[in-house]
Amino acid sequence: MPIESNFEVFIVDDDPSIQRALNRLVRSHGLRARIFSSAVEFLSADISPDVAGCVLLDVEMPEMSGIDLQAEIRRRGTNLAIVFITGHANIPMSVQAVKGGALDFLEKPFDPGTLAKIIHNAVARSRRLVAENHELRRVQNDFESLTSREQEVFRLVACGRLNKEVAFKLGIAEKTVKVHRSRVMAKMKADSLADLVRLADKLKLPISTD
Amino acid sequence: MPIESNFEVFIVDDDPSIQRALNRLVRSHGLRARIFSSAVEFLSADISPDVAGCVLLDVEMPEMSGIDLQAEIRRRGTNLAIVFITGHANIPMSVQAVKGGALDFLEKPFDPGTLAKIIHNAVARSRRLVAENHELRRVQNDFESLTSREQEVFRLVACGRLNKEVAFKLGIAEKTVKVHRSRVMAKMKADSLADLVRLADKLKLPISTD
DNA sequence: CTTGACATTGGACCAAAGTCCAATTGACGT
DNA sequence: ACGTCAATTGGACTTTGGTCCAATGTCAAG
Repeated sequence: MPIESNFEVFIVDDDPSIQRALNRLVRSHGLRARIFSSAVEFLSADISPDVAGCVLLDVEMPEMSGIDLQAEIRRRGTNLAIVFITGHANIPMSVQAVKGGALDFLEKPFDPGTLAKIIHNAVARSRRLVAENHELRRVQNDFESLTSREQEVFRLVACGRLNKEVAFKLGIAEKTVKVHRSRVMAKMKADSLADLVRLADKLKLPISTD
Repeated sequence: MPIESNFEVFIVDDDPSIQRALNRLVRSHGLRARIFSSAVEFLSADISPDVAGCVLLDVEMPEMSGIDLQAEIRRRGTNLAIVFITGHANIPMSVQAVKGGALDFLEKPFDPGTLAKIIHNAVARSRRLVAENHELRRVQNDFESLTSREQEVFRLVACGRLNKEVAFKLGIAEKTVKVHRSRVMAKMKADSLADLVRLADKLKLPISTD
C-alpha cells in the first residue's frame, strides 16, 4: 500500500543503525524520512502545525526522553502522529505514552508489516488533525477580527438569545444589535444562524442560560 | 480523600487473595465493592449505562481475558471506567488496553496511593460519561418521537435552511414546514434555534450543504 | 366502518430578523 | 487638527419565522 506524498516521516533516534533501518523501511513505502539524532535536534526543526506526518520516536535517549519530547510536541501544537519504537521499555512507560496520545508503541524488533499498518493509520490521523486544526485557526482568526462588542453579541446570539434580549443585556438598542449581528455573520463567513452556532461551538464559546 | 457514594467498584479477578486485598483497599476509601471471579460472571450482572463506577480488572483470567472483557463492556455501552491490575503483563497488552480506552493499567504489586488517585479519576470520568450518555439518550428518544416528516424538517432546519427552502426540497408548502418545525421545537424541547442545532449535532445528523 | 395519528394547507396576524441610507459621538494614531 | 474605526441609533421597509383557528385527505389499526 503505497502512501501518497505530502506526508513526512520524522525519525528520532540516537542509534545510527536504527536510523538507517527505519529509513530503509520508510522509503520502501514510498515515503521520505527526515532523520534526527536527538529530541532537541528534532524540536529545533520547529514543525508547523500544517505539516501532516508522523514521528517514529525512541523512548530512551540522552538529554530528553521520548516521553518528554511527546509532551513538548503536544505543547507546541503540531499535528503529528507519534509512534514510539523502543528496545527497552516497561509497562508504565508504554501506558503513559498511549495515554499521552501516542498512536502506538512498538518494541524492537518489530514486524515491518505492523509498522506499515501503523504508518497508514498515522497518515489518516495526522491529516485529519491538520485539517481540523487549520479550520479551527481560520475560525479563530475570524473571531479575533471581531470587535469586542461584536464578540459579545456573537456569544449571546449563539446562546439562542433574541436580539431584544441581547440589547437588554448589553444596555443598547435592539437596532444596534442587528447591526453588530449582521457584521458578525459577515466576518465569521456564516451564512445561517445554524452555521454561526456551530462556529461558536468550535470556538468553545461559553454557553450560559442566564 | 473519601469518595461519596452512588459509585460502585467492580472487582473482577479469579484470585481470591487479590479479591480480598482489593476489596479491603477499596473499602478503606469508603466505597463498596462487588466481587466477581470471572469475566462471564461480571457480564451476567448486566450493568446499566446509568451506573457510575469502575472495574478493577485482571488481564489474565480463564475463559475470557480482561482485554476481551473490556471490548465486551464497551460494546454493551456501559459507562464504567476500566482499570487493569495485573501481575504478568507485557507491553502490547497494556498498549491495547489503553488504546481501548482503559483509564489505567497497573502492575502488581501496586502502590495503594496510586490506586486511590486512579479511582478518584475513575469517579470523575465515569460520572461524566453517565451524564453525557443519559443526556444523549434523552435526545435520541425525543428524536424518535418525531414523525418521519418532522425528522426531515429537523435535519434541513439544523443545516440552516430557510423554511421556504425546506418547503421546496420536500415539495410542500412553506406553511406546512412551519407547522412541522414548531412541532419539532416542542418535541425536542428546544427553546431556540441555537438549541435545536446543538441537539442535531449531538445526534450527529448529517450536515449537507446541498 | 370508525377512530386516530399524520400530513397538508389557508387565512389572519404578530414578532423577529435583516437591509438601506443616514448620522452622531469618541477614541486613537499621524 | 484630520482621518479612520468602532459603537450607536433612527427611519423605513421587506423577509422570515411563529401562532391560532379551522379544515381536508390518507392510511392503518381496532
